[in-house]
Formats: sequence, structure tokens, C-alpha cells
Amino acid sequence: MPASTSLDTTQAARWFHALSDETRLEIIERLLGGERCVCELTDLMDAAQSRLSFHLKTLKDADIVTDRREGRWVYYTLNRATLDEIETLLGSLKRTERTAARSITCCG
Amino acid sequence: MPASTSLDTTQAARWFHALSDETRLEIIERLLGGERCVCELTDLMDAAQSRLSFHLKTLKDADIVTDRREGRWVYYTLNRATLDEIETLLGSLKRTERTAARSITCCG
DNA sequence: CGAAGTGAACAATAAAAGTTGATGTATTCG
DNA sequence: CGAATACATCAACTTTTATTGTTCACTTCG
Repeated sequence: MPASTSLDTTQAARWFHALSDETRLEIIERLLGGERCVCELTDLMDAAQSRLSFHLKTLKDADIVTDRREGRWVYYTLNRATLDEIETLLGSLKRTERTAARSITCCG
Repeated sequence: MPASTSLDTTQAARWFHALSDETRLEIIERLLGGERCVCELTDLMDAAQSRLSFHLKTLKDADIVTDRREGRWVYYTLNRATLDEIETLLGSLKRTERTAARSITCCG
């Protein structure tokens, strides 16, 4: 049986890591209004292009955004399905387990 | 006015960072069943005490757990209120903005 | 009081992650 | 074709995080 409980901590850590950076959260904010190409984000955020590219890749690897090429532009969009999954996961971090947790009466 | 939109990205990044580590997620899982003292966690997770202490501090700094001393033990508990806040925040990362996002017609 | 247990804090090190500037690749346009 | 634009990728470097072993403080108990 798996080491511990039901949560996929590896996947969860990946997702939360992708969300754990201010620049990336700002990107996400910009994408709330709809898809954006990199150059728009570069303008809006006044950030170096290579820096944004780095963070966009991080978000993409975590499946939080998707990209689409159109001519010489690449448009990024929020992947709300993944955000839904993360929200669900967060929910499961709150649920009270009814299993026999209190059997271990600590160290005494 | 603030740089961008309504989201407190600093706070959000702090929270997500606290959740972005497998060890910390495992700790949270163990706490789902109720409060635990450090020595229980050390046993359950087969991890060095100083390592757990480090991660517990990270979680505590992010307000995701609270601690309580009782005799020589320190008990940690999930702070579900914070988890609720994070869930709400995640929700706001999904909402569709109705503001004039499309005014910028990109670089063309 | 002194020994033992519990856990925080510290220092040294290792490993990730982020930034910057430069280079490379695809696409469009003259 | 050649120049320009959009973006990814890379290498060098800096900053953050995580791990490990050790030490320190507090509490209990003989």
C-alpha cells in the first residue's frame, strides 16, 4: 500500500510550487481577463522577456496555463480545469479524517 | 492605486509556498486526524526532528498550523480558517474578469 | 538538584529556483 | 532573400530553501 494516505503529495507540491511565486501570480491575474501573448505581458508587467518566458514555462509545466501559437505570437490562457482540481485538492486538505488518529497516545 | 488588481500576491505566494513541499503536505495529512505532538510526527514520518521542526515553523509562519504547549510536548493543529482563506483565494484565481482586458490588441 | 526527554534554533552544506544577458529559431514582411 | 519581430533556451550568477548534525532551553521526574 502507498506510504501514507490518499493525497498525491507530489502532484500537489508541483501545483503549489507553481503558484508560490509573485511574478507567476501576477501573470495569472493578467490572464484572468483572457488570453495574452507574451509581448503583452512583457509590456503590462514591465519584466524582461526571458524572465516571463521562464515563469510561463513553469506555469505551463504545471498545467496551469496552456499556450497557442498564432503567427509569430504565442498566446497563453489560464487552464481553469487545473485550477478546479487544485481547489478540490485544497478541500481535501481540510476534511476531517474519521479514522483512528487518536490511537497513538503520544510519547507518554 | 496599487500596482495591479485586487489579489494580495505577497500573501498568496507565502501561502502557496508553505504548501509547495511534500514533507509539509505530509505533515498536513497527519494533522487531518487531529492534533499531534512533534514526537508523534517524528515517529509517523520517520524524519529527523530538526527537519520536522523546520517545516512546522514554515507552516506556522504561514498560519496554516497553530501550536500549543502542554508540559513538555508541543501539539500542532491544522488551522482550517487559513485553509478556507486559501481556498477562497484560489477561487478568485479562476473568476473571469469582466474588465476591459481585450482593449490591448497585442503587438500588431 | 541532576538526568532524561521534547523540541526550537543555529551553523554548515547542499540543492533548487530565479534573474540577467546573450544566442538561437520560427515567422512575417519588405 | 534579408531584416525585423516574437519568443524560447542557454549559461553564468545570485538568492532561497532544505537537510543534517549540534547545541541550547524548558519541563518533568527520580
